[in-house]
Amino acid sequence: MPRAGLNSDAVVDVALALVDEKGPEALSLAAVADRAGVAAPSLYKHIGSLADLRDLMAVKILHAMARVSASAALGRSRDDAVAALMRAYRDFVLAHPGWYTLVPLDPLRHGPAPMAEAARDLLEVFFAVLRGYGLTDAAATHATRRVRAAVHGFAVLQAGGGFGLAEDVEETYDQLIAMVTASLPH
Amino acid sequence: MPRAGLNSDAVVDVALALVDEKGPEALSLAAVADRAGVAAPSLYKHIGSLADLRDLMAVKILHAMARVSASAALGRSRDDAVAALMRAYRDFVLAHPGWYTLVPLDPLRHGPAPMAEAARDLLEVFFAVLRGYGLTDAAATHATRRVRAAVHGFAVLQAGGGFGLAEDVEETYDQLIAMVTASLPH
DNA sequence: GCCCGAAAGCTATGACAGGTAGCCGCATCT
DNA sequence: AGATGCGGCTACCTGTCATAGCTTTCGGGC
Repeated sequence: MPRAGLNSDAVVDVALALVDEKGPEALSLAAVADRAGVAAPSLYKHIGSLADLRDLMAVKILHAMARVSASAALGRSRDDAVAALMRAYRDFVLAHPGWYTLVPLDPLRHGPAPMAEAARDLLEVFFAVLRGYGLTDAAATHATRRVRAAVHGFAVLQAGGGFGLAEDVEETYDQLIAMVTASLPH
Repeated sequence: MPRAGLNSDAVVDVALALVDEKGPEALSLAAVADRAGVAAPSLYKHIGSLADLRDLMAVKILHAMARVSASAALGRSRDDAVAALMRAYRDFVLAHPGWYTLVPLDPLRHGPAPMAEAARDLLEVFFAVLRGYGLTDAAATHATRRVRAAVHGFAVLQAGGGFGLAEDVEETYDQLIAMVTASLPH
């Protein structure tokens, strides 16, 4: 039995690929082990539990989202930046719908320190964009929540097939972005 | 062994109460059977499977949401009606966060006929409220999606503890409602 | 008032999940 | 070359959904 040469990070990557392909329901230690070419109990040499694995996956996903969002907003400001951020965020969810469901809704208070850190990175992108409007403190928090609620709601619904009617979904998203930017100072 | 006098509806009610109390993770046939005072396999005399039970629960939940939403909008129009609808919807989610997670995001195409019917009832409330703005056809669909995305996103995030910062969440929701109504014709 | 069938309960069993215990062998470092 | 520890394994536990097949209760027709 040659060694598989696994480590914690590799296990997380295998699990992420699995969820990307077969959806979050298919995430089981047995499936991850199988895909990694290893017996299920062997995974416990690298992760603490299935819940732990989920947390590690969420951290990686949050980092990816922060990276994508930040690079989308980079070099833009105000309405342009908000639109780019909202599109990048939504597109990420659509590209990896399974991943997104693994991210807890309350990553700031939810998990271990790395989770909170990754979530703060993403949150910081939202705050940075809103600073372009002169928003700080409470106003920035309220505005961030508005943006997040809109983009999260839309992305989840679209990814879940929730927009069943025939009208163009992209047109709706353009309108949603306009709705959000109109609520920001001008 | 005296009979428990169960039927499909009673099983669904037991399951709903269970989820309301212990959360959606606690929903298992064993737990439902226990709470109903019956052995687990006996449930199969009333429901087809756990997935079936979930569907039946979702239908009941959608009906309750349609009822609550319709009665909130009743006797109001335009911005008043939208605000009332959004508050009623969000309050329902907060009152029964476990229930809401059982409702599929695509109930119209997802399930058996009763599910689609219940979803249509709820959707119709949104459309009816928007008719007060003279919105029909495509414009009404886009507007409904904007409202739904905003309220769904906010409700899910709030119920999930996603608004961790100190600022008043009710204030944010007021702003979200204003953001939505501002996007409707005036 | 009885009987018989349908409905509703049960026990037993199987397949599969996460998780634990404890053994073994590969690989590296001295 | 040998000792050591890490990464893999098999075997087994509990809890889950689900099925098969038996038994008992209930209610309607005679």
